[in-house]
Amino acid sequence: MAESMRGLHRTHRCAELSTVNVGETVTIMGWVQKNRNKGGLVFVDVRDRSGIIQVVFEDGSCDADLIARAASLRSEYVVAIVGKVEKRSGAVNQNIATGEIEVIPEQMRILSESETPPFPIEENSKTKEELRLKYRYLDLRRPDLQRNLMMRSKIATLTRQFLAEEGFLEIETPVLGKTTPEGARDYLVPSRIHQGSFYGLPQSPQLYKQLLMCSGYDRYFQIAKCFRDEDLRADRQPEFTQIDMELSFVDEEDVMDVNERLLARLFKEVLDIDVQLPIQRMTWQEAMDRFGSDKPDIRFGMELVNVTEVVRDSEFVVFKDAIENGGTVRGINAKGQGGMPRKKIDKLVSFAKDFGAKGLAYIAIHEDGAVKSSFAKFMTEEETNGLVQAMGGEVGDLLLFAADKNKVVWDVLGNLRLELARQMDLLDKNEYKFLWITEFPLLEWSEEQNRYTAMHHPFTMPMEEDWKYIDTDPGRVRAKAYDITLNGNEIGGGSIRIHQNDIQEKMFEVLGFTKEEAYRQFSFLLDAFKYGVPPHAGLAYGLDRLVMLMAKVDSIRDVMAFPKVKDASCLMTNAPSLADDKQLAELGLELRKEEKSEESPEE
RNA sequence: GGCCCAGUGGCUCAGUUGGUUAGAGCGCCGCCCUGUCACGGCGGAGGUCGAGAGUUCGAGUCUCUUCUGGGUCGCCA
Repeated sequence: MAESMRGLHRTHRCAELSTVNVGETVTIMGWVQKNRNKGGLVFVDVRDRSGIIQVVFEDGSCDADLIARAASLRSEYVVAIVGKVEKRSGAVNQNIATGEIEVIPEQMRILSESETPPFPIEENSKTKEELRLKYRYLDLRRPDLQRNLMMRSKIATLTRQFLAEEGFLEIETPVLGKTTPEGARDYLVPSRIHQGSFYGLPQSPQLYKQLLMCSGYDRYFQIAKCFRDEDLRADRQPEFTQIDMELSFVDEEDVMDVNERLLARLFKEVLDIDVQLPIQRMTWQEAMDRFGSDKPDIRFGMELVNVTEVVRDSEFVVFKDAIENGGTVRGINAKGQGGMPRKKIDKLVSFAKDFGAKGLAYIAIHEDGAVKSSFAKFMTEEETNGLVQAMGGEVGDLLLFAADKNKVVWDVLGNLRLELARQMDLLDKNEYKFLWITEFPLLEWSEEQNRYTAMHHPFTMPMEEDWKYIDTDPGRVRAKAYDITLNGNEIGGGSIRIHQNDIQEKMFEVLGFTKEEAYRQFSFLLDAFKYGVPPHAGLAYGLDRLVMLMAKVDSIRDVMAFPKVKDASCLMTNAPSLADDKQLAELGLELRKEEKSEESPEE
């Protein structure tokens, strides 16, 4: 039977107690982690978000009834204990923070009983995620998740403090907004009052924050919920959180500077890691050429080498075709992997094919000096030797080559490089390598839409020196955009924004918008630009990804309280759910017949 | 939408070439135990092997379909 906590006040969290408190009478409240009954001598571990403390029920210090009630405690009962902190008379437990002390109880109340939980509440759970997410409220009791969410809270608090010190204002922007056609699919919310019309949930507060700059707030930030109706991944959820900021009267240097200092503060305060400033910078072109990625992991080398010139005269048809079609041949050197068994190499080949490669050529240099190549018979010995030399190939190395259009070659080798690093165990989660990527292309050709699309977004400022190519060679125009990457993850991105109406209108034109369409979608922004708009720029972090990396976990689900599963549903609440007919009627909505629930009788 | 992986007591897993009554550890229940902390000892309960169909004398095991979850490609300005 649950008892009242009336008259009791918690004085400490369990693991806040230490030898300093010895002799004090304290009141703790928490969950029963473990009950060890030695037969009259009962040890109870009590847990709260701070950790664990041992409570000892012993004949002599406790009456028989109290000991009997302690013996009846089961896992996850919620108890309140008033007792005296003492140094342990028995052995010290080195494994827990409170291992030198224990609480000798004077009274205990059972505040809530518990059924046996469906899985153990313990660190490093091996329980399937499916079950953990169904009982997320129990999963969240586990110490590792509690640590992650506490770290997340600390990061948010430090961010607010830092940005406030830097003169930023925290301003909220609407969640019910206008749906926008560019970019990710929007979540739509039907309007009851305007039947047939829909709000769009924001993919980011982009336009609002630019308008705040127009309004003179000069430095804005927000820890903002964002929504994208796209498929999920380990690092992608349909709703996620950005640390979003925008600044007026600044250039790239100003934005990068304040953000470098923010990151340095976070890593120092949270992980006690000193981030060396300034953070290294690399242009997009260099990143692609050296790493085949616009978010290179620079914790290890294995850089791409362009060997197009070395093999230009080769008769190997794969290389020849690629070069004739305007592509390149590039390779990576997997040091010490020359002895890789054929089966494993075949797996790498099929891995490469997943990223669009038609194949993967390789040269393995065995320990005895023998060179085994998948394409040696199409090459002269000099050509093969030249290739090995160009790659810095030594005994024991495995050289892998891709030949295709640049985009494919980069994608294949960039991903292969990461896969090999995983296999070779080169990725240390305790090492943090930041890198700015700059000078992104402004536009990207979309085969699907048969037009250019904005690589970043349509409000990104082009680089002045490239603007002259906007009509003749739009793909050549670079943008004043920058991403901040960490260990091969994009953790944030931003740009200088267009603040001139003529450039903005030209951008829409290049993107295939008519002036009318542009005004229909973005009239508020284009109109605002008529009334005096400051030069401005900004940046937004994916908070979930940042916390994921700082917490050294592999999924953003482990740093979010209530994440959704792969099909964007919630296993705990069963959202999304069907709307009833009354709700639909109020919204003026009707489902297509074939999509109605299966209970409806067939005609 | 494509590809790959997984699903066996509450949890994590094993289960050989298709062959008797499907096992283990942890947890749970009962009894015992005064310094445990991965407590210990003895005993016990608990399974339509995700679901459906098929092949077979016989299916946890083979085939097909399907459901659930994970990873990934497409997608994600």
